[in-house]
Amino acid sequence: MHRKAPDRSPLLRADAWHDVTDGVTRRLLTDKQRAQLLSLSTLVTYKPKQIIYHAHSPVSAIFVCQNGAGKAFRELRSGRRRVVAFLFQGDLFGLGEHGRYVNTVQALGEMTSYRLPFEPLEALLRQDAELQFNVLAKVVHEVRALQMRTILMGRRSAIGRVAMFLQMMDKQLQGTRADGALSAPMSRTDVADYLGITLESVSRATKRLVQSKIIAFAGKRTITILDRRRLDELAADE
Amino acid sequence: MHRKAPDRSPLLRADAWHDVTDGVTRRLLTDKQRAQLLSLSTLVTYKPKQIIYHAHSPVSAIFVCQNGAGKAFRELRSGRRRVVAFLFQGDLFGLGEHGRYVNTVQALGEMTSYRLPFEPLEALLRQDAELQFNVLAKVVHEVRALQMRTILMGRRSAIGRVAMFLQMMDKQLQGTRADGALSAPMSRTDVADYLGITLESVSRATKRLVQSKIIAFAGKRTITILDRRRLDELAADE
DNA sequence: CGTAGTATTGAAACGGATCAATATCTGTGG
DNA sequence: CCACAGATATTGATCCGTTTCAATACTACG
Repeated sequence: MHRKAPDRSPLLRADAWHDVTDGVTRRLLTDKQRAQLLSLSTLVTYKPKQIIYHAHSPVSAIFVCQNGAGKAFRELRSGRRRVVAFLFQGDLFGLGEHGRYVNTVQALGEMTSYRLPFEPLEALLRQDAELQFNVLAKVVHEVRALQMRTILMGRRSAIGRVAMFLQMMDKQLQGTRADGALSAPMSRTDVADYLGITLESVSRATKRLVQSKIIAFAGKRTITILDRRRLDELAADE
Repeated sequence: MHRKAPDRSPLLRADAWHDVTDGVTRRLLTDKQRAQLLSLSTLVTYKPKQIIYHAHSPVSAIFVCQNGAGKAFRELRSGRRRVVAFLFQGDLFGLGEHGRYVNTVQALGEMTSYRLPFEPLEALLRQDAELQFNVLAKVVHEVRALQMRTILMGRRSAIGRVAMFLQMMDKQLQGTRADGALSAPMSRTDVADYLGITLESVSRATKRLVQSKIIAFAGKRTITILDRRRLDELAADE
């Protein structure tokens, strides 16, 4: 399951890192920096539905998704689940609080991730400001994405939420298929838990989108966006 | 309005910075680091309702709230407002995207903030990994707070959202008054825009809380929590 | 091929949004 | 210091969409 990471890889490559706090142009890591990171990391493969770590377990490493997709979620006391994030290529996960992970992370399909043990990573960041700046930029980007999500979670309409989800998927998975169709790695239930609405509402909302000829399905998880204009309108912040 | 920051200050003091990515104990800045930051910063005072910066204007500086409170919000196309965050002592604000601020920030009452011009701050962070690590920790904490908020925004019940807001205020403003009462700096409308529910729903929810003797009001903005146990139950993630 | 998990569809009820009227607060000028 | 006006907040009635409950259909994996 573990093996040493090969040298050419998207780990911390520029395309995985968005442009920075502000006005700063995007930047690449130096070869040396990338090599340092790679020397710390192992590439780990997870089987579908495999748990990568559990909430409340001690933090041992930080991960960067290399391939496939995963979900980070919490179990609420009511038994409900909230999906905090879907994880795609380049996404960082494994942050914790008081030395414990806060979410449980599970692979959706087959998934490979770089695993960066926490202690040596921290040591490296503490001595290489330039490298750390890349991480900072990444986390700042995460903050913005979460602000956006918070705004969109404030809205009531199920169809708006689903539209927003489809946009996100489209952005994330563009080019997965030649014909413009995208295949979602997660179940309807996962989508519902992510959007904070019920499974039934997701079902009804997607049905309406299909009836309006805004999207089309080929199988349960393969979606084609037919009318991007109207999808954008629905997803727009009310 | 502008004046040079005095030397003793909570700017980036440890108590304003939460414990770090993981397992790392909280740490202080060295005197030298603090001095460096102070040499970059100016302490600025804003009058109630004064706009600190507008969304879409070019990013010039990053701010740390020193005293008072503010709100960061966006105007949606519909004319609605979404309050993205309330800003209290120690909170960092002024992150942007593509060189532009994404939110508008406005002082609620009288407010003072450290203003750190972006360019020199970036240069300093890029050369001092230890200092930057404190910033990273801060931003990571922000990510967690936003994840929490996202979860709570997913819930439907107005009373639950208001309870959660009261908890937040309590945590933020404890010790504002000797008698345990807390005085909120923001209006009902701001609260509604923050929670993503209507003003009317906030009004009705607070009324129910008062009727259940969970909280009490002395004036419109001074709140006493009478029954913390039941408040916690209501605020608990459903 | 069957079974357990996953998804669709329908009917009813609940709760927040909306619209509308009234009340209260805040800050300003007389 | 008071009175007034505009902004802010409360309260009520109705509407609409999502949740909930329940039954049925689908699908994936052994």
